[in-house]
Amino acid sequence: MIETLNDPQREAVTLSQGHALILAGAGSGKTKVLTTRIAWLVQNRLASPLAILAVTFTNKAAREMQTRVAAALPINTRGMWIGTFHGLCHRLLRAHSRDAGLPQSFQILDTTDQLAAIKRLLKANGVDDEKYPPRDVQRFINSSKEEGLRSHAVTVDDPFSRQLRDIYALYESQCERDGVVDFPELLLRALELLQRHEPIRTHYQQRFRHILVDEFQDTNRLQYQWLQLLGGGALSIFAVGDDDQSIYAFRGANVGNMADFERDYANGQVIRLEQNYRSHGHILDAANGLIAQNSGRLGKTLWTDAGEGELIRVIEQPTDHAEAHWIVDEIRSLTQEDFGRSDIAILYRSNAQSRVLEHALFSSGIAYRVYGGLRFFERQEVKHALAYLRLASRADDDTSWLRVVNFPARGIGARSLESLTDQARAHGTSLAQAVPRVAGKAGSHLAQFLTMVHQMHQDTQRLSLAETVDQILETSGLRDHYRQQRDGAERLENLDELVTAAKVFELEEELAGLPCGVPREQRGSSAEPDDPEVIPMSPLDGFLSHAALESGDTQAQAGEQAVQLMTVHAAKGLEFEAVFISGLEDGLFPHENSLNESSGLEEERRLMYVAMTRARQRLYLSLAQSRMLHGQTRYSIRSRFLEEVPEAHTKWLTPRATMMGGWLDQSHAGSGSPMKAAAPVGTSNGLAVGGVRFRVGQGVRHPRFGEGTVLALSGLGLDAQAQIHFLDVGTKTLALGIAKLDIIEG
DNA sequence: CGTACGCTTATTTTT
DNA sequence: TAAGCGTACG
Repeated sequence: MIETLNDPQREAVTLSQGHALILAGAGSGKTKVLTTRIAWLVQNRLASPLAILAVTFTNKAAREMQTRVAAALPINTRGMWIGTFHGLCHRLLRAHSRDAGLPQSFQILDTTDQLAAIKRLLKANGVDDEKYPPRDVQRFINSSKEEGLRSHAVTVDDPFSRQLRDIYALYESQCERDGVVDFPELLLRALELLQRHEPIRTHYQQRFRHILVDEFQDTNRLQYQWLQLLGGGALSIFAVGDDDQSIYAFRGANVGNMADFERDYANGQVIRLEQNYRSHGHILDAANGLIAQNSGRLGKTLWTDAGEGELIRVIEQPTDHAEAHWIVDEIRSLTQEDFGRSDIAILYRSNAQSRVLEHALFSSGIAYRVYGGLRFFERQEVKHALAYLRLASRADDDTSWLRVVNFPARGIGARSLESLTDQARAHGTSLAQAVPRVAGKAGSHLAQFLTMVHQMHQDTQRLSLAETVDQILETSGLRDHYRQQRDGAERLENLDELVTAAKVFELEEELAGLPCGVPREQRGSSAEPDDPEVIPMSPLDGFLSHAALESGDTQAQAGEQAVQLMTVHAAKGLEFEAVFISGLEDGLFPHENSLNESSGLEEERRLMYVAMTRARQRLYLSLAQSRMLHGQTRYSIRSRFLEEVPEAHTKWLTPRATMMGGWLDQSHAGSGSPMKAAAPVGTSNGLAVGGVRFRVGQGVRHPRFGEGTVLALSGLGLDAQAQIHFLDVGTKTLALGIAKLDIIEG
């Protein structure tokens, strides 16, 4: 088991105790180290399976770890807590719902549910949603929670933030009443549970002697606090991460946790895993060269003994369409060269770029698969069904109530709901409880609905989970509704799929030997006498939590011999024989929104680093001089990242346009007639407005913003716009007809 | 109650 | 461009 490890890997795996930070570079065997360590600890009786907690970010990673550990150990591994932050916190909250101040059958709000709840709240309280857009409110609430702040703890210094705080407070009480918990709440509640209940805290602190954290660079402050608290009694906290692959700052990840970890656990060791088992030399050295330009790194240089391999190929095409065609042609020859289609990936910075690529792939008949998009449990019809199921479990769940009270339509319109909401507010009850207070025809319709919900609840008591789901699809009228709809066939299939999912869930739970995901040996008499980890949760609640916490695969496509298309973010953790990184243009990658701050640019650079290190043997970097964006043709200069990749590792397949005076020389022999239709008046790469000709790369002066460089041009005539990066004020988009711009000569 | 039209806006995303 | 949202109308 240990023999196949290199020295630093072995050192990491066999640390018997003490905290440690493992800096694990891309492709350095991170997962192997984590799983081998768990197996090693157990096998050498340094830890009981019960003493191990391993935490990841995604269900996929958790599953993989679970499987690999189980494969490495001859014994039952179920006593270990391996899961996502949210999954594990959820488990804690279910086990101690009373102490956590939650109803036994609390439900989980996903991001969309949460937004709906906020919209409802704003409306009910007459908040101006122009001034307080629901999305901003949501961000405020979530980031407050991620800082560990309850509404009362939020500092306010102006009327605006005071109002936000008040909304936050209202939201808290609404959730309380509905018995629902949003994603950040799972973490915050779990933290508070441990903080406030000494016996519970002590129990878990004494239990978990070994804590392992995956993708530590992605943790936020709250997660770090949670780890610190839970790990209060641990022999070892083993945090694995790579600061160079931190690409989620935009959603609250705090790379600083890595440095903090070094400080807070100063006696801990830092081990660097720098041998890369994935990429060939040129690719690796190029990536190293690029990332070296970032400041404040913890420091790490990957190496390989795989040989230098092939040079990185760089391609420049006149348009996004030409770029896509070139890539597709190249893929065709790659497949003749023994590359499997699924060993090839096309990566891009933003989802909008997939269109052109898909179109080109489709018309040449190459099978492809796009990652991302709607996932199973997020589909409208599935969410409707889940809302009914939630009501069957808890009729007081107002969010679910409002979602389906009139879907399918049953004569309960805005008027009826208004009086219901009024009653509920006046008496401080849930909508379900307020039903008897509504008189008249509206009241009887509502009463009918409530009866149906009660009936559904009865059904849950006598039927199995899958039968319940099936039954509810009928009683709710959802099936009928979609049967009548013209294009409802696919939705009906998804509803059937939901029944199947329930069956699978039941089956898996049964295999695991319990109805709710807790190992049997921890339940009933065989467990320690006062084991608090007995989870009182019905199969239905289990299934609903499962649906919320694991929104399902994007689209499990069978017959997987397909080229893989995805964003760079989605590609993290994956690897391919051949990788195309497309759209290497300034403004796109790095993305324009990140250019204002250096931290933004550095994150983009890490993103580029992640993208490059996905490739095993062959890497292509491609760009287009013009591309359709927001319905307008945009002319861009090539990505600064291309300049940052050491030249020794690249080979330009199309003549390299030289940067003359900052703009592109387009005289190269591209394909056919490049800019024919797309080029604006009078020039191949510039825009003429009022007798002044602007070019990408051109230096300009603005009376107020000062000096800057033209990043991109778009539109014609009155629509003509330029995106300009000003030295002092950052990037701005200006209308060329209006802005008083001077060309800086030379 | 459902549809149609017009307006707005436009990274990255897991739980 | 195109999708998503809100309002207005039938």
